[in-house]
Amino acid sequence: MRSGIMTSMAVPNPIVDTLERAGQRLTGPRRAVAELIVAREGTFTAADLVADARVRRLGIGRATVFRSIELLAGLGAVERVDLPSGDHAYVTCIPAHHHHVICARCGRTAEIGDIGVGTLARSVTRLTGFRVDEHHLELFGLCPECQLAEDR
Amino acid sequence: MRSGIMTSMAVPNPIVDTLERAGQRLTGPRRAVAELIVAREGTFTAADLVADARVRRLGIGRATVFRSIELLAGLGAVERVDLPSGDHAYVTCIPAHHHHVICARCGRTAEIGDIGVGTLARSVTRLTGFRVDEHHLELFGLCPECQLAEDR
DNA sequence: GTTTTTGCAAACCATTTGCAGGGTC
DNA sequence: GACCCTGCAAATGGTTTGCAAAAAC
Repeated sequence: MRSGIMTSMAVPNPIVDTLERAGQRLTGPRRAVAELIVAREGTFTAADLVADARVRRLGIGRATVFRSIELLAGLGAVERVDLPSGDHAYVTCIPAHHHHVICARCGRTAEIGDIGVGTLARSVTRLTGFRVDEHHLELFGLCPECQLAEDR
Repeated sequence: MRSGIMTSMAVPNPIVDTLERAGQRLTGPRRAVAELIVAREGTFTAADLVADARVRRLGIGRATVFRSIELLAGLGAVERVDLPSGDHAYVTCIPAHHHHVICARCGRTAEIGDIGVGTLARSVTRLTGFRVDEHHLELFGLCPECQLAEDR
């Protein structure tokens, strides 16, 4: 795959779009990080991106990768998830209320809309008296492909 | 060695029970950590316990605190939760399938049984084809007390 | 008595920060 | 041209590890 670093106007990059829409500066390094993220399917860690950048010899420093991820997380373009392993990873996502299912084998993810967690939160309030303001739901399992692979 | 300090055989400690049941060695430091955990209401971090131990002048090292927490997490006596702040904290819990609501203000928690996340997982499978094996649900909000405090 | 656990300190590793130079708007 | 962003390297802070002494079974 080519990435030509950042000349591909042809390939639409939703993350770059998010940056533009938010009025953030579209710098070379940010575009590059955006490309790296889009090039990855599934979850990725900061270290993954640093490694990717290194392999492709983009001269991007660790700090910039971390700062870009932070920026994107703030904009809701990526979301931090805590893997069962304890690692911090990120997933790209459309900025809307939703959740992810994460494949424990390949890291691929699927987005799912608000599947009734709100209702669930309401019943928690009824049961405990706690007011629920926020929630994190992460589902882990196997994607269809990896289920097949497992059966072999 | 036995930590003096908290010799209360009278106070039943569910965490100590868990250790015994699991056939783990009941060492002084482990008991002490168990006591510290029980003494805390709500979430706590490894650093909290280290500080507590220090204040009470139990001669317990950082490493031991981390190792004990790890052990207890493996046994399901405590569970790791990732706070919205990004910190890693732990909550004590009864080893059964359940979730927690965490007060964002005081850290107090309430346990809740399986409130239909299973059903929810099933519908995710239907929608995405992912097999769901595991899930993390954390709810954050305000406990009854802190709601009152806020209104003031 | 054998095996496991502990405390200490050093090692690690991921993430953050200070700062001078360079890029973006 | 002003201000923001970047890279580098050093600092940070949480967590882990190696090892000899001590405790548990």
